[in-house]
Amino acid sequence: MTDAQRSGCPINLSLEVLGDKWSLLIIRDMMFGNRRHFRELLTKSEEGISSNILADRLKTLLEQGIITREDDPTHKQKGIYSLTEQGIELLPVLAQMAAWGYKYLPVTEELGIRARLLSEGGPKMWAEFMDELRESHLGAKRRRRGGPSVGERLQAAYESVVNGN
Amino acid sequence: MTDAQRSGCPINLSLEVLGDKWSLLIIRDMMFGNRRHFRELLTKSEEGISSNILADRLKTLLEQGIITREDDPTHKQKGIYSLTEQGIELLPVLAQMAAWGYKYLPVTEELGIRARLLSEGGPKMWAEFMDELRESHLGAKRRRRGGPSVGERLQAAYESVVNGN
DNA sequence: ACAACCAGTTGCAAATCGCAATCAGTTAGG
DNA sequence: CCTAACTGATTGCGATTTGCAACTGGTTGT
Repeated sequence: MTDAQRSGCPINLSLEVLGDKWSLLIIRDMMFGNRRHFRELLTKSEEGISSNILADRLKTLLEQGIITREDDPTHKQKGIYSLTEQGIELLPVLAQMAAWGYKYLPVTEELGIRARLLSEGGPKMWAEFMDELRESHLGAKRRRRGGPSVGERLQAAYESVVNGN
Repeated sequence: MTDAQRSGCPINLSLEVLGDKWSLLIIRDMMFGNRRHFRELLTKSEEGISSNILADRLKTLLEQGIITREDDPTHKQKGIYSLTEQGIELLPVLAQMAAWGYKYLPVTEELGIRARLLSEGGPKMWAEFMDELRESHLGAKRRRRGGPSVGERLQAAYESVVNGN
């Protein structure tokens, strides 16, 4: 990992960290799929990342302070990966990217439903979801709201499509 | 350009098109730097893209419908690259990415000022800027507003920082 | 004891990247 | 005209990154 530093432009610096085909997918799976272990990220993703790439990206994301790793008390070899606040704040980036992809690219119905809901929900829903992530990844206390969480609503919508309404 | 199609997820599909270190920088320069010719994109960027990569990315962006190319009437070899509506709608993605980079990465003051203004301006300012881009890239008529345009304001702020207030 | 599971690592071929040199056509100046 | 500078690229080549498969060393459940 050599720090290139091509320029001090915020977009360029972001791309130097996240500008590849896998890093944001890992973040996506941690956010929306609740994948927290190496094996979950490796096998339960749509795209099929290979283990060496996954190991390399997790290392980079750790170094960049986007995720953290702690030992799983139930298994000496397992690690639990969590998003940091910095990582959680990538949600708006992913949400905008998902909205753009949903609008212009050949998205399948099952995998597009989350993007549609998140786009329709707008920044207010994003903020609510980020609060939920702060609870599950940072252990932060969250002001409870009535009804199902954003995460639950997204998951329910996905399953609804898969099971044919 | 093989169409991989790893999955129909909107985030994945977006990354298959834009997930590299240069594509979004080219879009950035077309949006904020008003670069419209090959040579401008090649030489007037902070990061120094090489000509073969630039040619390849422009080709891909053309194929994807994110930009268009037309002949420059003043020079038989020159082409004018323009953003399509699809390309213009990448602005929110870039804006969120810039805001994140501005907050968490070692951004220089000169190159960060645009990100700060755009972040503070929020979606309303983005929409206004996108309307300006529709005018300059698509030839669309725009409802004129009083005062300087968003593009002018961003440029003025940048120069103000460079010249030491 | 043994099979399944865990987080990675290694080896290697293929693809991509980055740099410099080069190309052929176009334009401006003398 | 003639030439020099400029146009959008293309080519060659070494270095890096990727993708795949096999493998490692350790842990857990039966």
